[in-house]
Amino acid sequence: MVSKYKPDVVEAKWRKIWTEQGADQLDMDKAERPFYNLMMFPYPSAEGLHVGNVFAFVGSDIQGRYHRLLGYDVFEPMGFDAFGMHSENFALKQGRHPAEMVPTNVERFREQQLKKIGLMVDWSREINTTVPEYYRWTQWLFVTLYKNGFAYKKKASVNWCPDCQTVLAAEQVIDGECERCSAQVTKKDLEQWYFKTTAFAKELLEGLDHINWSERTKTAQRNWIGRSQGAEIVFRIQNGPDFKIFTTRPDTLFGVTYIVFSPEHPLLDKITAPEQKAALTAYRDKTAKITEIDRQAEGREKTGIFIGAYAVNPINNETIPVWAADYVLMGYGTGAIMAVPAHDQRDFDFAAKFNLPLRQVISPDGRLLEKLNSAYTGEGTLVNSGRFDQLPTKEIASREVIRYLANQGLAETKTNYRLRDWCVSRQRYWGPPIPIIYCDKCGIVPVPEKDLPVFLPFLENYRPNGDEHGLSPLRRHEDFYHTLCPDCGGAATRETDVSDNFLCSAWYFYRYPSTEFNDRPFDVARLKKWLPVDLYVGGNEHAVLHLLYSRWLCKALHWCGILDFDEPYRRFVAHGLIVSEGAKMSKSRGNIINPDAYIDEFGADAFRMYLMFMGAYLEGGDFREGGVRAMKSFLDRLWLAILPSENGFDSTPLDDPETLYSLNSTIKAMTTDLARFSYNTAIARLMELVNHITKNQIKNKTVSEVVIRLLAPLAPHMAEELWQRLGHAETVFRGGWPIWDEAAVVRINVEYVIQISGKVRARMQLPAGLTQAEVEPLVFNNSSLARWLEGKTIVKKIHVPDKLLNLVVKPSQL
RNA sequence: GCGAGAGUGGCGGAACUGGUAGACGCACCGGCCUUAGGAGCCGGCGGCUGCGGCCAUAGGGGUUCGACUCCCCUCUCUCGCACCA
Repeated sequence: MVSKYKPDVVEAKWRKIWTEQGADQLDMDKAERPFYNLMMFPYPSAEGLHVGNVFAFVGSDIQGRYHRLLGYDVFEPMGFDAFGMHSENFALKQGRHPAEMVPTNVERFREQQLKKIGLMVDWSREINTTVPEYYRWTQWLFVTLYKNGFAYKKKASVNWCPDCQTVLAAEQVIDGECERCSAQVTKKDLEQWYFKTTAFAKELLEGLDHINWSERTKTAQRNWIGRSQGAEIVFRIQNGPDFKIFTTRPDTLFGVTYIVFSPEHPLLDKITAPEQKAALTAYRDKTAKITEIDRQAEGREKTGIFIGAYAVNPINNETIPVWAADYVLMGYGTGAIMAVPAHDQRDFDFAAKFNLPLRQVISPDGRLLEKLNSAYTGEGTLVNSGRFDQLPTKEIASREVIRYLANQGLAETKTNYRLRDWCVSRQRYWGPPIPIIYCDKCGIVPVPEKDLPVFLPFLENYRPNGDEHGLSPLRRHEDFYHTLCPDCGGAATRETDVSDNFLCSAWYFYRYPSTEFNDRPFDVARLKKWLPVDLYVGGNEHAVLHLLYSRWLCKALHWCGILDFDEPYRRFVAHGLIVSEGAKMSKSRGNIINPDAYIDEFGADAFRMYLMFMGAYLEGGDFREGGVRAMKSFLDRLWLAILPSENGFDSTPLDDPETLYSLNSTIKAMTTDLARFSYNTAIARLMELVNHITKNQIKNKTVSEVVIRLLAPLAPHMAEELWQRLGHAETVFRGGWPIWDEAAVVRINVEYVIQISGKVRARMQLPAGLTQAEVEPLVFNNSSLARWLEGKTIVKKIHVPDKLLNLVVKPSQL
């Protein structure tokens, strides 16, 4: 009797062999066909590996293994993104210290979970962002960016999470809430470190046109970068200074009936009439207190105050009132707008509320409307616009208006981006200290490279300060805080903020190929050989976080001459999201899937394959309780079908055309499917082949060896075991991906569909490869068609070779 | 509101450049085997039917010999952005 498939035994055996033989390690310098297969490294939460992580990793690992079968030297590294608020917040909740908790979690992730899912990870190159050997280089990057002018410190209105007690970058505020803890984010005026992400706004946007990325990820980045084309126009305060506004509609300049400044705009201090100063201060206080959520929820209801000043419109010298209102944002454009209520809905709403006049200057038909019920934002020609009347909007009229004013130095075309600079300071403990020293004499002094890393000191109490001035826990550590100036040797103090965790993850993939070098962040030769990353698989939730930051960093380092490429990932594939029984997984629903239990019961291979089978990988899937069991029983059947019987394999040559067809068409189809990440259909095809083999009781060594190699990327442990049992001494991953015989993919007999005027009326088994002239007589001899054709005139015949013949009958006879 | 994607049996989902709609699997229903089975094997499985067929891919139009696929309109859902001038 042939033995049964025992996943626990088989998987443990191969885990051991792979480890002992270093099967997944490779010589980084000797690799001939390097393929860098990257997956997003996890943060080692105490809850353990989530089924979503497994889904992501397995989908990536299949590509790695498939490429290895294709003959590539695949580098598939793994690490731990263990600095940051996700780890620190969890430690706080557990009442533990992150320095103690993180190593424990990492150990468990690696040994108990990651190693059990059959990833071909080279563990000799593991990364942990919290160890000094790593964060030393994170700090080096900070210093390098600073020295090249990409890091600066400024006081500005920042996003503040009152629960995490730290500032956040714009990207980390999701619908007005903190990305980590979902608390409502407020604004604070604080001095913070920023990276100049906006310096590469144009490159970040245009680079998207040249990289092979999931379209939805590119779209998300395009939206976030938010390019808009317009002009800056100079207005003047009556008896006061000039100021600029940004507009995308210069063609509506004659329709301006008032001006709005953002409440935070510094010019307001100079131009506000004395009697309105108190009102302005009150309004500023009110708007500063408002949370982002309230500000958005308030959406419809506009607020603002008249500041008692007037401005002059440069196009017609009209005098118009100046207001301050929080629907104008300081961080975009110039922080001031020209309001055209007739043609902008926001201005229309504001004007309606405060009884400000409208003037229509665009008309779809050249006539003026009696009354506008809402802003007209469509196309038309200019009216009420003096010498510009009758010009068509928007391009032509805008161009003419800009040209006219530009001659007087009062306008210029301008492209604005929505993207903001990246605020990287965090008033927290668990991160790499920002390597900056403040000296009274020398000012801001970056820590010299030889003094790196700036060690994160152990703080027994690492809780955030709860300090409204945004002071960090490290400020409480006097020995850390007080230091000497590296330049003059005088007394100085350290920066006590740590940097955003997203800086750690913005460069980790450069480090993997160079982990053995401790005198440099990455080795130039290794970079040259292995980067940019060939394939990156990950979740789309990082579209405007990690994926944007790491693209920016790559461009900055390229600019500095450190990297000779300016896009980090050749290809990025965004996988889908897993739901459970049709609902989003969440703690409150109690429907979180724990991968461990399934792996223990059915084996990692069955679990891997079920995850890949339950839906389209790029769209996500629905985890159903019974699915893993069904996959296990498929593997049981495959095991029996593939192994020889007691009598061994058949010695007769394989010549059954149906079997040859089935075998070769499966290889061909699976090859296409894997390349397209269409794992569910690849598995379906493998099932069809195995069904065919079982049904026809085929015991053929060639067939078995093909099936095993097709199975290998999906179920690596089982494939290794079967391969060995068939007498191979070497790993199946050196067996090569099977190649199909195109001649065998052609069927000998095909089923023809016979249509009468497009309706299926008969099906016929016919030899493949017939011409229309050969098919027709056979079809007309088919008696079952007679009743459909009797007395009818055929006006047209359409023949699709090997597929169908459509006889079109005169329409009047139908 | 802007941008992207999607809507197919009881369910998850197939269908490449227009050419057999429902592959593969789950659930369910029969049958075999069994003391028993949450095991295994065989078969059935979109709806209606006068058993000739007819109707079915969110809804409505259109192009075509032929449409899940292409075009137009409407509806619904998911995701991203959103008082960004």
